[in-house]
Amino acid sequence: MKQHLHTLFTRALAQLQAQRVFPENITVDIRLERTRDTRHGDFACNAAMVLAKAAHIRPRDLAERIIEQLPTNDEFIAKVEIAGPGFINVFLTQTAYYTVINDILTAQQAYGHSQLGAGQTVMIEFVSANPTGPLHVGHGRGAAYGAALANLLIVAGFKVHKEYYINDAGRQMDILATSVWLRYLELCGETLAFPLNGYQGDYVWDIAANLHREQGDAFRHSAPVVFENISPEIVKADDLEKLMDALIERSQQLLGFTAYRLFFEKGLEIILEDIRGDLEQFGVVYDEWFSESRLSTNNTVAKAIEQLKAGGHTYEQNGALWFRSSAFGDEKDRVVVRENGQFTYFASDIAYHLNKLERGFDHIINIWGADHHGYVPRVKAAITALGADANRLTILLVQFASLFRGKERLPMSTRSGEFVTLRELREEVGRDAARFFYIQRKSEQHLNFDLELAKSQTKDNPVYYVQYAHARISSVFRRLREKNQTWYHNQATLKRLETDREQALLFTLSRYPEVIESAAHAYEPHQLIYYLRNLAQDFHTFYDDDRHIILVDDEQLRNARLSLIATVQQILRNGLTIIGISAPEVM
RNA sequence: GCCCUGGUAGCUCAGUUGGAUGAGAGCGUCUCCCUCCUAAGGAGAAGGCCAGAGGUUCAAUUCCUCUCCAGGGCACCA
Repeated sequence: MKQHLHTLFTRALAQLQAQRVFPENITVDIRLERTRDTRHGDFACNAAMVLAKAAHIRPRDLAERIIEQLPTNDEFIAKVEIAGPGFINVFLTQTAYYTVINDILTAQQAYGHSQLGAGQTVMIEFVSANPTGPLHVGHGRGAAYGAALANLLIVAGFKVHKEYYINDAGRQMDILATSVWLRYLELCGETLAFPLNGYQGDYVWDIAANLHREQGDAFRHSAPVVFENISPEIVKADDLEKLMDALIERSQQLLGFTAYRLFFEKGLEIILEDIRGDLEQFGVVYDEWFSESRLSTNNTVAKAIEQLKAGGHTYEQNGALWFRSSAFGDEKDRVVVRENGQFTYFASDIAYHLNKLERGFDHIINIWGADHHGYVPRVKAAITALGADANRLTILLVQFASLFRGKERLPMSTRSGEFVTLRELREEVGRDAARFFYIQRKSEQHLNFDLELAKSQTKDNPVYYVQYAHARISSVFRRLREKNQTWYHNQATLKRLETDREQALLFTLSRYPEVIESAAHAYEPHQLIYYLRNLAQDFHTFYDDDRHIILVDDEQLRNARLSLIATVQQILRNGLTIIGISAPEVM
């Protein structure tokens, strides 16, 4: 509908431009907005006020000229009037609303799809947690948000590629492998001081136990030997990272390449399988799992750094190779090759982004935890230095989620292994509630996730509120069958929908395509959540109004109301599906 | 110190690509509503100097600057 009006206004203004009412070199960007007050009609256009200056005409007079150019016999426009400082208010006809019902019932699950994306490709990378432990509730938010955003973009006409980047090549993975080995040694009967900065979680024991079952004591070394060259002073000096590095080196030395890789791969494999299964059960699936190690295998990192070097964007200092990112807006330069010859994490990140660019996506979206925001300028700098347009990359930051049980805040600390996993969260509150709560808030807002509320089965809980509206409608249709009545849709009957409650529903329904476009454009699935709550509320209000029993004896009225609620149900289902929540028939 | 993100009703949060006499929702509080398709629901009331101060213009909660408050980030870690 909005689209339709937009076309009419564009045409009207083009005609005025042709008549030299205002200069031709002015770009006319028509903005049609929903009015806040129904007395101002359905849509308002402020073009007259915006263009008044350029046209040297008073806003209200210009509005007059614009209206003259609008068709007078459009079946969707009831009237057009000028108001306030020069707003052009458009009032829609009932036919316009009835058409919405027809359209929804015809298009069904495809209703609300838009051409905003025009087939452009988008790669969206999200979660990408290090495979060093199970996903926690913070990752859950990124997962829910990323998946919903991907669905939203698909519906808005983009071709979407969802990707998980597996950080399986860095030092963290070595820490994991070493942690597993140390636990394994303990299972062999060794007594040792497990490093405080190793991975403490129980899952490390599980992996070690798995290996111990398969391999027995084959890789046992005595604890004193393992810690032989590792001076206690290091620990005393509290330099835990140095201790860790020494232990990693020691385990590689004692185990040899093949055996070390066994521990490394086992940990990776088990954890990755856990993550993958966890996400799948959360309803989050990917098109591709992209492994970081693939980059080093293919020398992509080296090539990317070479490319920077060739472009003259690097220099050597203190034995390290630096990327001059400050020349592209970063606050300081960054090391890409360390003194010891190893690439930094940033270096492989540059390579990964180069790889993304080379795959030719029109848009690249990264969803990161807000704590990574400091990386945004350097990654964009790298893209620019590599000769690409940094605007192709959009980095969306998601704030962390704090868990509450009622008033009590639950502690979260990843390193110590003291955290609530996504799996535990799902088991406690269920997938639907988890996804709803995650997406309910704007992503850059801190999220307080109340487990009690998410579990409650009352109207306090917005998940149930929306789902219940859907189930209630199913229930009406079940009742219809029980009474051996049938429903057929006929637009002619819709004029029987004349109460305020019914009109309110028609109005809310008509906004759906606009909400989809707006939410997709702003990358804000929470807009859709708010809309669905709104629609559910309008429905419950309608449903509970005692004058509005749906299955009335009057066949025409009954069919009209059934058409109306069938439409509501379709939109609820479409919206819930985008967010990744089920639409139950019974509750 | 520098850089991000927020600061809207008692609580949790929408809204703002600047708009039209009174700024919205849910929860909580207070009043009501099941002989009726699920009350996992509905109707109504109270509740606000949109953190503060300046500026930009026809118009600012929305844009700019400064201040205050909260959270996060500032590694040859990932």
